[in-house]
Amino acid sequence: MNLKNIRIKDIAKLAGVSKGTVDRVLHKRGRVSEQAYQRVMQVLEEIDYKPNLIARTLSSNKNYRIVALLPDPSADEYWAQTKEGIHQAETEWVHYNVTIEVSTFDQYNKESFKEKAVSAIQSKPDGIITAPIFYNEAIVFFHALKSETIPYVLFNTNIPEVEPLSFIGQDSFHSGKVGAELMYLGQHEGGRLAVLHLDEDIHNSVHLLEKERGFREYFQQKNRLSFDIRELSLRPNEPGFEENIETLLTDPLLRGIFVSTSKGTSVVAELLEKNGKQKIRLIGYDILDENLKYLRTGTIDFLINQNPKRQAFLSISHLANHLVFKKCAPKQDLFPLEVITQQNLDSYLQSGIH
Amino acid sequence: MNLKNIRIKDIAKLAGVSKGTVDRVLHKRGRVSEQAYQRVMQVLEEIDYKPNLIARTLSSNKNYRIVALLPDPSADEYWAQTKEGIHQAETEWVHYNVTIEVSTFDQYNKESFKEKAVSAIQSKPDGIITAPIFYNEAIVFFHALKSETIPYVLFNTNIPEVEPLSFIGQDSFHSGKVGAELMYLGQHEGGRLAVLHLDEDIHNSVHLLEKERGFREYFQQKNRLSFDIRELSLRPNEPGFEENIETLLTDPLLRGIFVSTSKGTSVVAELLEKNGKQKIRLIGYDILDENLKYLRTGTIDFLINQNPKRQAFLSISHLANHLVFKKCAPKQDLFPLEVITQQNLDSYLQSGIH
DNA sequence: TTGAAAGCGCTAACAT
DNA sequence: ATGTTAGCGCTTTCAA
Repeated sequence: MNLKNIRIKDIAKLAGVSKGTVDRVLHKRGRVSEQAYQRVMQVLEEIDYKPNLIARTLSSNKNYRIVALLPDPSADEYWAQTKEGIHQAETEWVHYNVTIEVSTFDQYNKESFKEKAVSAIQSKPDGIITAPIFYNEAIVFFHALKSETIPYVLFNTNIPEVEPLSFIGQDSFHSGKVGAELMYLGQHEGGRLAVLHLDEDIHNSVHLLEKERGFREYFQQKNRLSFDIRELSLRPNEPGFEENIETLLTDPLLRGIFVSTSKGTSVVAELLEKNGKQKIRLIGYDILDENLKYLRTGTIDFLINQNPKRQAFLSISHLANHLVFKKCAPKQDLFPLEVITQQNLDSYLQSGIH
Repeated sequence: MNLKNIRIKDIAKLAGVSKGTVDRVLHKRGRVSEQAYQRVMQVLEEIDYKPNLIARTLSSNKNYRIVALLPDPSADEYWAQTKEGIHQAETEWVHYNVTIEVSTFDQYNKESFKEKAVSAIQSKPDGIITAPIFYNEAIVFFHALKSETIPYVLFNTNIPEVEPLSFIGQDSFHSGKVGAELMYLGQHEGGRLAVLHLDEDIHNSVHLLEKERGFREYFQQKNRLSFDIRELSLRPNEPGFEENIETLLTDPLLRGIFVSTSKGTSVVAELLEKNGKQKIRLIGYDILDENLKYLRTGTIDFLINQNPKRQAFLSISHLANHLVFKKCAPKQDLFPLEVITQQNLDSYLQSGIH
């Protein structure tokens, strides 16, 4: 109360120059004499100037446009949750003149991604967030963004080498280790375990393989070698898909299944129930309606929550903070690896974005 | 872009009055003729006016003072984390002229609480957040706050009947159920289980008893009656405390211990190690340094994360949003019941407040 | 009861 | 290169 914040006006007075000059120094706009520059800098070093961000945003009256490029959420609950997070972020940032355009592509079609990526760039947004599920195509995209100096934030899938402003999501390797830990819990006699990748395009999805690597690493590290770990990569729409899994289930030594994708988890659960094999431990990903059904019946034992909603929410927040307030975003914002069980599920469902 | 937000100026023009009149109507300040009032209201009903909050805070230039009343954090890691959350919130809200005064009391001394509570009220803050660990004293305090119309937010411990602006924290009953679930995991043969309340003043702490109720409920609901559940309430500073617990440990049927407090968890872990009883399952609360030590050695099997930092952070946020932006806070913000294991621990340590 | 006007702190256009 | 000034949208004071 007694010591009010220092304003540009005050700095100007202290340095014996005008507000305009101080502003030019602060924003490195040039057109300032060496002498004036020094005088202002000296004052700035002595005091701790903190610009009033409220005044700045009101005054500058800039609009920021962010494009969010993600898989079509209309038929996919995981990406629908992502979209929710984006909308929630939008309502918070609308006050700061941040608008968000959601652009969606077909998650099974690389061409569709490329197409939307191109138009995203052409619309010259102030920033982009995206889930780069197609590795090769994404690389090209980010290269273009970099040369246009459009900042981009990645979520869900990390591609460190493209040096995004920020990556938001989980560490897939450790995620796999958590899966393994939950698999081992109270089940120590050994046997066979299966890692299932149920996706269209496994080899383009590094993070699924990372989960598997983490899963295996856990058992190796702990020298729990009485477990034999099999890997199976299947496309859920392929003919013979169900038979393939059912063959796996006939193995009397099979103790557990770790599914690396959220949609795949309930597919396997259904087959377990159909074949009366609920006792085989099943661990998968995410709070999707289908998964919850089987978590509640006990066929799914644990879910690891990737929290797509929060991923999207924070992606927008970090980017908007960067644009509006010039705050530097963290290189990575790695989420906790949340374990969902029958008993704590409801507490997750009722809690908002945190 | 083409359709800019409607300003007070625009409303004034549409209604054929001045900005001042519109403002008086919007804020119900009176001093407006019936005629002018009607004209403004009519315009307001037709359009969707959303005040520019940025302009409002810049203009009104109000200062808000929040008092945070909590147990002394200097010798207690749990409350230290709480304080951290408050500071983090402070840096976010300082832009909106929100200042926070932390007032601490002795968590083992009700008089100390009463004293600090009185001076908090006397300082006439714009709002208060507190962890009401002394039930009876808190009731009196909130009654006084209500009559002074000072809004208050509760965290950590809920007292629904005092009707706070908001409660932030966990549902203790379900928290106990999660504890029970983790206790039962892969340990189905039955035996003896102990619920330990290691606190100074158990009967003033409803939420500890709620945890126990949840814990018991789980086993009853599931008809897992082969478990015999004992309850033990002890003060850690009392003579004979260790002996009491060590007697408990000699029971050959003892399968697990559920500790309802965060500090108590590591105390029990130490005794388990000392007596070579690490195989007894131990479940407790919170990511405190001492607890982590034993989680890493495996003596503590699971921790349930109450997230004191986030509790404090959100308490401030909800209250500040209420004061600054007139946003209505949720009656309750119940946190997810996070399960911490050896493998997901690091992911929790490295992630910030979300 | 009403309107006009100053000002919150900062930005940016405009003279000089 | 520098200082002055007119806003951003809202609040609040003051005169009418």
